[in-house]
Amino acid sequence: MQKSGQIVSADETAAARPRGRPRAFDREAALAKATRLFWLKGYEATSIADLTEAMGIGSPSLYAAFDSKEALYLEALRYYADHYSELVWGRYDAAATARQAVECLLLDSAAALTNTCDGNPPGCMVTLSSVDGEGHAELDARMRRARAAMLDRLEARLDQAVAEGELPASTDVQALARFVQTVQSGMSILARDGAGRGELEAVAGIAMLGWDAHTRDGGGI
Amino acid sequence: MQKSGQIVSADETAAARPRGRPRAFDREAALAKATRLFWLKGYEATSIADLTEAMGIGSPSLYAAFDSKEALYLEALRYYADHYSELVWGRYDAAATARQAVECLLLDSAAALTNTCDGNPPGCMVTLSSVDGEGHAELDARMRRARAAMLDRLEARLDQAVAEGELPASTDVQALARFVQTVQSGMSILARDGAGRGELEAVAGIAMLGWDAHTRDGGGI
DNA sequence: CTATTTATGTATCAACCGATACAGAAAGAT
DNA sequence: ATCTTTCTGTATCGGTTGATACATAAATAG
Repeated sequence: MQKSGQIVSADETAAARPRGRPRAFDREAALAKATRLFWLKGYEATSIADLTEAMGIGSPSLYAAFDSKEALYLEALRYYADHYSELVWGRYDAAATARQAVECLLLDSAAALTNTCDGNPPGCMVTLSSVDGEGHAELDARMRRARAAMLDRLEARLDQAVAEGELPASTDVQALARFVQTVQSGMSILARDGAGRGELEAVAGIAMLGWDAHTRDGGGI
Repeated sequence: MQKSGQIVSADETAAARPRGRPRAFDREAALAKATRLFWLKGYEATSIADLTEAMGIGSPSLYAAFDSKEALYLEALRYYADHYSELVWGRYDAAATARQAVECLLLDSAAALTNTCDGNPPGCMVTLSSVDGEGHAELDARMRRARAAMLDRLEARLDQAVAEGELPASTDVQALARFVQTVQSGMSILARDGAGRGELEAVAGIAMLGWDAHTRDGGGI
């Protein structure tokens, strides 16, 4: 890990170094704390006082480093995607077949959504985000787009599987993708209510039985 | 022992009528408005000003009719359960088999969660309630208990099906019940994101394929 | 009628919200 | 060392939150 965001290359540091007093706190570490707080309590319920206390800084420092509460939340979302989406989507991207990809997605979700040992809140920050529409329409639209992106990702992989012949042409790609998204979203709610990894893995197993039955022949409908 | 004659119990109406000025607004109608507002925006994001405006009353009247914002929310929860749970659980209770019960639950959920034509917000009020833990621990515990009650209801029906021989003794009742709860919970999130009834019904169909595969023989695991 | 009891509207409470003004402190540039 | 630039801590801004005090209006009981 790097210290306080200082860059390694020497020439760039000398050129880009600002003239005045450097920041006294680790911006990345503070962002990590803010991310966990937003992740745990949501946008509205997390106050500036909560954030400054968890980050160990005063409010002017917060507004100097990040522009506003909303901008900080957007950065927290990026931090979350950069640090945690790999746990869920890593094996999905590397899988050889769509079935393996989805199975990895659900199993890895079961593990990641319940991984509270290192201080992470249970459930997915994006799925559980309940930013109310009124007054924060921009954030709400951003969250909806993030959730829609997951559905697009699933549909793209399923379309590829149909094109490659892994899945029959009669597969209802949209319905199957939405089914996977439904299970993954529901797992976040169960995780927040205290369900453990093994319990969610069992849910994933039954979901994969639905996948198999649906993709076996004409969709089963 | 009462004298024969007046069965209507006119004494109760006369005796129970309060002496002073009667309430000028319909308490039940105001509770319905408050319920929809809480359902749409959640507990924290709904302010007293929002409530009084929607109900068409002033804040003193609100605090006279209901004790506090928290008490009003609890009454809204009861109103929600009394008026909307029948749409989802009605055919579940009347179904002859556990499979029919679960299928009815998921299909009726697909219809109810997307029924926004008469002003109802999409999704389930209980599932989507994201009352933050800190500061409102009592409400949070209540919501968790409500969600746990759904799981108990599913497990009880599955246990009965195993006892009656509908399902094989090797059925993993807890996992199957959690699977159904996961799908139903996930459907609320998709409904809030704009998914329609047909799309959720297709999800329910694939989920029932998972049910069939799991209950066919030894659980399939 | 008068007396009593309750609800309503206005106006406001203390506490907290997100966001800043200000002055002093700290560190590189020269 | 001095200057310049930036950050930090205190203290506070206007606005909103949930919740009330108060006086008034309204409706029943007698």
